[in-house]
Amino acid sequence: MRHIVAATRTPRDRWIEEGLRALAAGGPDAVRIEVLAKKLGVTKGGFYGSFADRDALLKAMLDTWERESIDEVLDRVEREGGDPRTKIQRAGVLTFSSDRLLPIDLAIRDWARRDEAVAERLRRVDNRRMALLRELIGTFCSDPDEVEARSLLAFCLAIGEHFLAADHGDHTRPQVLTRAADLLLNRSHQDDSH
Amino acid sequence: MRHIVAATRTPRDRWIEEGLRALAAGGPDAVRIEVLAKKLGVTKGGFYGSFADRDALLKAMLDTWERESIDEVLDRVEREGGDPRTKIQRAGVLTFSSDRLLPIDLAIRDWARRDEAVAERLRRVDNRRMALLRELIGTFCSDPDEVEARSLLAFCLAIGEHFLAADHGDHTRPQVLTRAADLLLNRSHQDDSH
DNA sequence: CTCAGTCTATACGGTGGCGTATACACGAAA
DNA sequence: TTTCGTGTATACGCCACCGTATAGACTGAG
Repeated sequence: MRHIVAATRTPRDRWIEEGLRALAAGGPDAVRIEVLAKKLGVTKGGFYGSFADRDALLKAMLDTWERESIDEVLDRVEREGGDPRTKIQRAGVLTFSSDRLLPIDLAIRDWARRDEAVAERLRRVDNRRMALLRELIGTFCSDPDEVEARSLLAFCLAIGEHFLAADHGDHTRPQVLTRAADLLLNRSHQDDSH
Repeated sequence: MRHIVAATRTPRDRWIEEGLRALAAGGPDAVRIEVLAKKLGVTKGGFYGSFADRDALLKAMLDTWERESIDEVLDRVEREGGDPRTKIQRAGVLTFSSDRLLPIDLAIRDWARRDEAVAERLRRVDNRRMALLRELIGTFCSDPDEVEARSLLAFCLAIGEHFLAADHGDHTRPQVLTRAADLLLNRSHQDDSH
């Protein structure tokens, strides 16, 4: 009984990928099967071969995101090594500067406020990220309560920054962010104006 | 020509109020006229007497939110006076602990990422909040760059906290938040464990 | 009471999306 | 070449929602 044939023109992964793109751009409500199909240059006919229904796609999307945004980021941070402060910076860059992962991450955060199952996944992801922050910040800060506070601050800065619309007068956002990071990481600072 | 009669059973405000409730609970996509009507115990018949279309309702909702979340909060903070650190705390409480305003605020932040007009309104609101933070933090921190950084951190903490799912081991979230606020506000701290 | 003005209920057509059913296209195995 | 499994296109019924049209109900003025 060997009849495995007919190369799938549009395998699961393509649907998931396009679904994540839609999620990033318009939130979970924007993940419409027929819209994805059109973007893939296909009708929805084949979709129901790979997925039971729309909900199964959403679950698969979350699986993919969870894996990509944790395992891969943590692996790379560990593999590339370096100074603790450098590692924090790199984890932040890997997670929140990637044009791919960042918007997905933000969309999922909002989604989690309304869907307990999504919140559960987000908790897993955030806990691992916080663990990394704790470990790294612990290398230069001894009070565990303060480590926890600084970790939360760092995480909130990385996330909240993207939900904030305020301007900063003379400064640019990156300038202010750098200065804020310096505060959190206990980096010294000399006034560089005059 | 005086014929103003027939007391509106469901005036604009009721629609706006219910619309904001829906926005808070499910994002802008959840603001469905027929759903609001059902919640108001009415059919959508009268809606189009008060609003041209769904978009007009969304605009009106944003108007209401902008007014409530800025003018009223800032007024109260100014009116009730007190120590700068107390004022910051109170502004935070008024804005982000109100079961009414907080979820609306968060929903609008996510919405703003996808809609430039909403982003513009949010910018107005956030700029005024940042101005308050700057002013208050400036009373105990002289370096303007650092004031800006601390203000951003405080704001990101207040917002980001609600988008974060992480646990804190032995601590509760409020405990960690308090400690983080102490760091930002330069409050001294003595280790109260053992 | 009558009338006009306003709000509301109901019915309608249109659109977009879901999930199913069915028929076609294609490629490896026999 | 035939056959069978797989993936795809198309068509369908269904539902939710939008915005419009229309007719009834209520209310204060005359």
